[in-house]
Amino acid sequence: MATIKDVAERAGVAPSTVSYVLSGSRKISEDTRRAVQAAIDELGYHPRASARTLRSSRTNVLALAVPRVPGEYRAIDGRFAIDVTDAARGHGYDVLLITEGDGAGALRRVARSGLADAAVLMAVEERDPRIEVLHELGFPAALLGHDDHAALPWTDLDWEAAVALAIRETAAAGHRRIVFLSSAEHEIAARRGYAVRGLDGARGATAETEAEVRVLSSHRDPEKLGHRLREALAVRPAPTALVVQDLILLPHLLGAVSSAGLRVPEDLSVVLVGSLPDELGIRHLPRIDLPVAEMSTAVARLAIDAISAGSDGRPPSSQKPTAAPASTAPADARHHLIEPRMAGPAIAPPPSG
Amino acid sequence: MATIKDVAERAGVAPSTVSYVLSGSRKISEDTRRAVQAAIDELGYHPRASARTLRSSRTNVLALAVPRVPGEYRAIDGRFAIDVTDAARGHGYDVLLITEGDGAGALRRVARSGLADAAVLMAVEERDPRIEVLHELGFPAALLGHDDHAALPWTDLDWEAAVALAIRETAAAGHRRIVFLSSAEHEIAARRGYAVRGLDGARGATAETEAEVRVLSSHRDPEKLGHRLREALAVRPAPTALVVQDLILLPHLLGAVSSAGLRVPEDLSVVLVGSLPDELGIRHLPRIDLPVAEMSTAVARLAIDAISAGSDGRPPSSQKPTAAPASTAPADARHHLIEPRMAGPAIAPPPSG
DNA sequence: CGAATTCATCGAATCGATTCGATGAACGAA
DNA sequence: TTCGTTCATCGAATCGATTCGATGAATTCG
Repeated sequence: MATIKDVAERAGVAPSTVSYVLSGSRKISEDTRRAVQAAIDELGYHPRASARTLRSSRTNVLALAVPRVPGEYRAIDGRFAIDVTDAARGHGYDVLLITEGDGAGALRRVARSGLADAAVLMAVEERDPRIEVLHELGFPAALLGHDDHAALPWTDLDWEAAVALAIRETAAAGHRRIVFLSSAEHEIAARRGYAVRGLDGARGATAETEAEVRVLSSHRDPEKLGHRLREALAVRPAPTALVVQDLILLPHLLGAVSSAGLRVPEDLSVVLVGSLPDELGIRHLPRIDLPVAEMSTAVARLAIDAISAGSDGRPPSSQKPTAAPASTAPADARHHLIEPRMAGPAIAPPPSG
Repeated sequence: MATIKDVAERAGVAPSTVSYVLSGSRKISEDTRRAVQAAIDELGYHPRASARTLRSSRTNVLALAVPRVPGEYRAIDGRFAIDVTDAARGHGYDVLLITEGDGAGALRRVARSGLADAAVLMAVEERDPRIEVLHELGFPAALLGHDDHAALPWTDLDWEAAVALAIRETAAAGHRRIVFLSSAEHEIAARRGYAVRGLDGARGATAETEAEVRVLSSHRDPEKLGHRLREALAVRPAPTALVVQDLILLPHLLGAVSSAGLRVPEDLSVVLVGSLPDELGIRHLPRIDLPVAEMSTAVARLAIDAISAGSDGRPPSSQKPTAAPASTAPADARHHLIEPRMAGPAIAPPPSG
């Protein structure tokens, strides 16, 4: 492999000159620049990342901490991983994957060995031990999802607004008896952010609409879920719409609906909140997708901003040059609550029976 | 951050001594070792990866090239990414994610900047431009999936055996009229390995069983697929089993079956070949899963072996100490064709009608 | 024409860990 | 006592790129 010295020799200049040509940080005569460029092309030279890093203590790498619930794998996490990587590349960063069960230990290892400049944490939970490590090491990071305590930049879908929007739109389509299938019981018990906020959204929307909204909590056991659902659909007068936040068992759920003799959307409108693997091929239902690309872009940006923010703890003054100086405190640029949007076909009206 | 020099000072020794304590490559007195270890603990010292890499030109990082079909994301790829990363960690390697559309360019960049020691390529296709780059740079690599031309180590499920096994087992369960839904037309036209080999397997199994096997090619368009399927199920006497290799549209497929008035498995046994996201919750069908963990372990191992193999192009003499010397040539240890296995419930017998 | 500037480029130090030969102390043998 | 080993540790060179003065040539100005 060619080094900067080889290039310098071939071009008949000093290594430092080659470096200046590459970085543009000093003026170089056109002749020299051409000679150096030619030598670079002929030798196929590319600077060694390790040497750069050693000198600058910048790796241009982000560590991406993937959540690991043993024996479980959520397809959406893979999507986030890929989208975050794409976004990071857009800023000149590569991504190192952290999948160890002991995420805290792995983060410590990566941070202390200087393998990355910052971390992106996926699916953060309350009292997440990884956050502790980040603080202890003063390692820059950003979170996908949030809990209100973490003093770190984060981005998240506004689940409260998302569920509220789904219910409002369903009511606006004419439905008067709506069932909201929330997150699973164990998620609510664990007070997961999306679960709690989803319920809040349902409550809020219920208060401001004329429709009657029945809240039903989901269950990880397909049998239990099916049972609850059939029961909820059997009440009379029958509900005409089902807003679903727990999508994991959607195929089972649709199966249960269909075996109850109900056609979608003729007899029952089904509206989804959240995301599923494309493979499910469920593109025919009205829904609020999890804006994976948008969130990934935001979190990559936040993590990278956190690097230059460094010890002063605030993001670098990016675009906005002059905000109103003495006005109210500006929204914290480190928190990106993403606004939900409807996707897919329009919500069908209720059966005119 | 503490450096080896800080540790040395605190312990009252030379930096080289600290290094020897860490590596164990020279004998160190017990007293010195303890003093050094104490200094390391107190300072929370961890060697800088970049300095190590610069000296040794070893990164202990694998580059994982994820396939990118624009606008498409297959959940199974994320699983592979995670499992490969786990396997690599087991050997002391981290994983750098490569997701760029221009996979060849990205690999070139990563290889030439010395960010990784080897690459793992997922979902390799014929005449894959990435392979060209690897050869050009002499960069060690291993492949997930294969095409017969690539002169690189690879691992893959034996799709031919997998489909053959599925059909044989279905026949063994008593079915006499079986429909095999192969890969989608466009995949067969592109001569994708799994598609072609699946068909071969179906042909082979057909020849050696008494059952009548009708081969039906799938289609990426759900409508077309549904049409074909209904047609195939409408022939009389009716087929009693459906072996499916194209799982992408499985929910649609099951929908079509159910809307044809057929219950699974009472009226029609459905047997799957390949893998789906867990979210589908389709654990109730007999199937041959893609052995993701096994393949990931194998490919990580192959890639790492390829590093030490280096320029001589052969894997290091790993476990096997003495093979029969003058016997027939041993199976190429660089190719791991993985044997299929049935999973899930037993295949139901055909309806006794 | 000589002094003052500007300009392009060079040389050397630096980042942090590893590794080889050198060094000196301790010990055994003659 | 003296020479030859052995043993533990030290010092210096090295990996490759960056960056800050230093240097000398070219240019400008009085």
